[in-house]
Amino acid sequence: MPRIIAHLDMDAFFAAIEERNRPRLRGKPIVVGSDPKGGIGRGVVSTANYGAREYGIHSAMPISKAWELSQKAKQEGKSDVVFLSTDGRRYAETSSRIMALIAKHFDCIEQASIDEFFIDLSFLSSFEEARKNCLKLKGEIKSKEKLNCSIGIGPNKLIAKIASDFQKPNGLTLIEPDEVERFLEPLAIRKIPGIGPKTELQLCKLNIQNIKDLKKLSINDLKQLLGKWGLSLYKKARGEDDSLVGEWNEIKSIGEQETFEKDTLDSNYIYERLRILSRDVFKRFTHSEFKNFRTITIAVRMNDFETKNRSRTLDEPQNNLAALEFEAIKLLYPFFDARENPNRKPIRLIGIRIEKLSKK
DNA sequence: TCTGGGGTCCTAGGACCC
DNA sequence: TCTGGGGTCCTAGGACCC
Repeated sequence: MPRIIAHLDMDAFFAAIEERNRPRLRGKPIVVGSDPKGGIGRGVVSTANYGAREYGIHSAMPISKAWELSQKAKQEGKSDVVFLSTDGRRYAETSSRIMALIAKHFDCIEQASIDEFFIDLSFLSSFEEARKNCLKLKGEIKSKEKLNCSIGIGPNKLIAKIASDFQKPNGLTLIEPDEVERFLEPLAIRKIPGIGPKTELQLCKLNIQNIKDLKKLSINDLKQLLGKWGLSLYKKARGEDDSLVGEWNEIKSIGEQETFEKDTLDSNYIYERLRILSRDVFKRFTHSEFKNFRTITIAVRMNDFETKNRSRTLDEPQNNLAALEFEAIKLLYPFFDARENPNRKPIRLIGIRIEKLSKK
């Protein structure tokens, strides 16, 4: 009995929510992300809607670059790009409503991120039935939330996920088991979740560009090249994936980080920011289901982007802010002298995270 | 172009234990 | 006077995802 799995991915989610909520923005190119501050802002694009993508703007692009492209477009007489800062709370609310809507119809679902969901449709009699159900769901999300999504349907999570990306936006792609091979082979290896820039480059050096090329490597080739991940990649290239649609993802850590407006070595300022981050993390911890934490990790990013993590696991689980701040400050302290920062590099970012969370 | 903020998972060495 | 093997925990770094 083949499984039938769907992956639902919201289209340009953050930008689409903003567009929906502000009728004046309809049809305009929109970029959601950091404040560009007239071209000198730090940060990246979170989501660009399809209008902004026509200007060459895309997610993860430095916001300064996006600003530059918007200015260029303006000079060419194209319409102004609207820059908006991210409103995480609002997006999370919309996400929960969509989750509830899906849960109304289907039992076995998994929220994979703020804008992605897996649904196990194996209980249906055929892929055709799955298509009908998904079209109905798309329509319901459109009418209730005024948002578009793209859905992929396949025999497992991997194929469903790749398929949902295949005809974006507002697409529905169905790949039946006997079509998997023909669907995958021409795709760029980058389409496989888990292959990022580094792995792509490694494989590119071996003249491997699409999934058909990738299949020429033996299990041992891949193991040698990529370790444990090589084995799983061998299976993915063949469209195999046994992972189940799980209902929940256990939280493993809670953390926050901050990039400063200007790189600095001003210890008073940095300690103050660390205290504020500690308090914010602690607040989220107290509102979580967890009672204790045991590991504290700080991150320090230098002006040249070198990033160091320093962590301490306590003998006893803790639950108080004083312990968190105390350990964090102890970890940060050596960055102001030669022990951790011999070249006195200015600091660009600090972060703090708690792990080994327990519910007692 | 100069690179956010929230996370997860894997690797590898060293300590320590039996 | 040369030293095992297995397991677990901790720390640091890095790749990747949205």
